[in-house]
Amino acid sequence: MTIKDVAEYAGVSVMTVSNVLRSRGRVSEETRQRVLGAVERQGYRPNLNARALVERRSPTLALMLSCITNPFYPEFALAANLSALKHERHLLVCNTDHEVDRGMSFLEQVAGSLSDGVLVANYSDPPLAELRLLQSRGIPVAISVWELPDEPPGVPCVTFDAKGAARLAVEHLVGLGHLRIGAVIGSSKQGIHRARYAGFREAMAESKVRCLKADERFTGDSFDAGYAAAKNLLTARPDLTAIFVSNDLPALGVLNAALDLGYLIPKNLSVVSITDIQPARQSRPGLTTVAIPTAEMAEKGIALLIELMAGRASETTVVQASAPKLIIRGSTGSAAVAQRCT
Amino acid sequence: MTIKDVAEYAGVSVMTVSNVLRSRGRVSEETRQRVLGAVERQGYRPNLNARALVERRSPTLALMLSCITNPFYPEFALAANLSALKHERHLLVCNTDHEVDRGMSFLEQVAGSLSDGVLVANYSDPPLAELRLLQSRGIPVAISVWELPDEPPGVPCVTFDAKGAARLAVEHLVGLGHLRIGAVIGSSKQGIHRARYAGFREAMAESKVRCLKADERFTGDSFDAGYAAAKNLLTARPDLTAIFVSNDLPALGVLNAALDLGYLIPKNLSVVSITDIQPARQSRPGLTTVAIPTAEMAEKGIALLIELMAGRASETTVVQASAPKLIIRGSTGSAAVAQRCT
DNA sequence: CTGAAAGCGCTAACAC
DNA sequence: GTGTTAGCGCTTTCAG
Repeated sequence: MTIKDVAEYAGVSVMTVSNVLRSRGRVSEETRQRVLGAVERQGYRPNLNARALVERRSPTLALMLSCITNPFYPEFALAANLSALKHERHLLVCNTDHEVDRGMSFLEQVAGSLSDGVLVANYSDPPLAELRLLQSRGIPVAISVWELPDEPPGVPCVTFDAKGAARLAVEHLVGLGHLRIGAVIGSSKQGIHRARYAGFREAMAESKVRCLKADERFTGDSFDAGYAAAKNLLTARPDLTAIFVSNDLPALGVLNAALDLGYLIPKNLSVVSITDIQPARQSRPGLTTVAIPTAEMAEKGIALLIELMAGRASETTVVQASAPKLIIRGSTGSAAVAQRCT
Repeated sequence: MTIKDVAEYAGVSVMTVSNVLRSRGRVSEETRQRVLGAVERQGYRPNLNARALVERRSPTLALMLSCITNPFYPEFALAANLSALKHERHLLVCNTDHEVDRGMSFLEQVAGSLSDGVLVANYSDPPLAELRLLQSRGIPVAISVWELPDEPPGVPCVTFDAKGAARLAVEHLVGLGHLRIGAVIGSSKQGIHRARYAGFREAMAESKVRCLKADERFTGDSFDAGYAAAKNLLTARPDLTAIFVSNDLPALGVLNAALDLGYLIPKNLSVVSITDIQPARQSRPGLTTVAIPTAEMAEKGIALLIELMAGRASETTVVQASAPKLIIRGSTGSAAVAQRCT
């Protein structure tokens, strides 16, 4: 079933069918109806591959992310999908699962071919060299959730103030009177959470609160990693009254570890983190966290890709997302009565 | 940059380049290397749209689901993506967000055109009529996570024993000595969880445990819906010692509602459900649940699509997934000491 | 082992 | 308003 069949069936030329289907050119209402009727009766659907080939424009965009089961990504993907739909694009999703090769081969095959452009939402290290290469070939590429506004990646990106988010979290703890604050960072010191860590250090220094290197743990960006790191940290430093965690997912692990160790939260220990994923409000107690504009960054990432294709954005474009906001739930409280429950 | 450019650069015909790139035909090692060198130096990537057009075969499959932020779906999508990759296919994801129209327009546009086939993982009602229509046009279509092995949908599907899963859950409660068991169902009585509900009723009837209609609540398949339903149920029936929930997500809401009402779990109330999504083991207490073979169903769904395209499966193919398994965590306990904590 | 011709299904550009 | 021609980038077919 091709456009030619429909044209013959309707007694018109293929061009007329094409025009009717895309609302282009001028077609009399009568032939329009005849064509539409033929399309309907034959159950004709245009071949989007053929259309993409001749239009040099694919109806899809690609989204690359590192771990779809991390609740942050579904929330991001939801908004990205919605935004793509607004621009009449479908979304090809590649879950790299932290495997660099998978991301690479996806980019090589899909970018600029099956999909017009690629949005990389890699929390963990994006393959910058490859992205710049694609870009140099004229393929629209953008990064969303870029955490280092001062270090642009050489690829257009959407950033947010990760350092400021961490500062908000720490200031909240300090405001509650906490004096012995530990940190669980969901990456290596130089890893993806380095801006959040920097914000933590800055705010701690300014507040004059004691902050020993021994009170810090660097680990992975997962529930289990946070759980293990917190057990280790709290065992070594039972005098801590609060823990800053760089991300919600490990923070939920921290919460559970503390409860397993017999802490009452927030009575004996406060926990604060960054992101505000859905599970943060479903835990017990609810997780106090600094919300980042996830949906906004997804939408702006897609929009950036569209702008790029229209020539209205360049390699150095940096889109700033809204400021993070503190969301106070049950996991933080006054330091006054903080003490280990034994 | 087209295959023609590369051919000229390498001093061969386009056909030789095509053959080298796809490891087809016979090409001498020397020309092969020359072609590969040219491809490398020019940074050439084949246009997959053009290839798809002439091969009448797209390198993508489509996955349709209803709510990507429901943790079940990312887990499903992860496995589906992996399975698709094994078959050298990329995955186009459509999140219908429970909007029927969005699913429809996705199917109409993408199925059989951008993607060769469609896997529908709609927990909630799949658009069966539309799927059958596509199927009748020769487009491979399959449903995964079909819950009614006895009522095949007229489209090839992957099923699991939902009724048996519910029975396992109830038998677990009965085995613990519970006599007053309530139910929170994450759909309407005739909705998507009807097989689970039927299993609940059957097992209850066999066990001779008291089961009043007043002890049942039908609600939505979300955390909040489960929370609200449980508050309502427990307020009306404070004598219940256990609740069967048809799905983990609302069960987590039930857990929270009970805790908010002052119940100790599992001391005063046991909660059991079905699925075993990741958050089930991260809650406090951990959620006792009947695990269903999510990843297996995703993999088999994709495999079914592939079989369909190869003509090795038909409209009536029903693939049975492994049996559900009870996973005992902290949310269920002996009924002996069950009583309301006031 | 390599190449030339034909055409996948569609649309841009231009005729009528 | 509508039709004709050319060709998107690639692979299939078949000739050398």
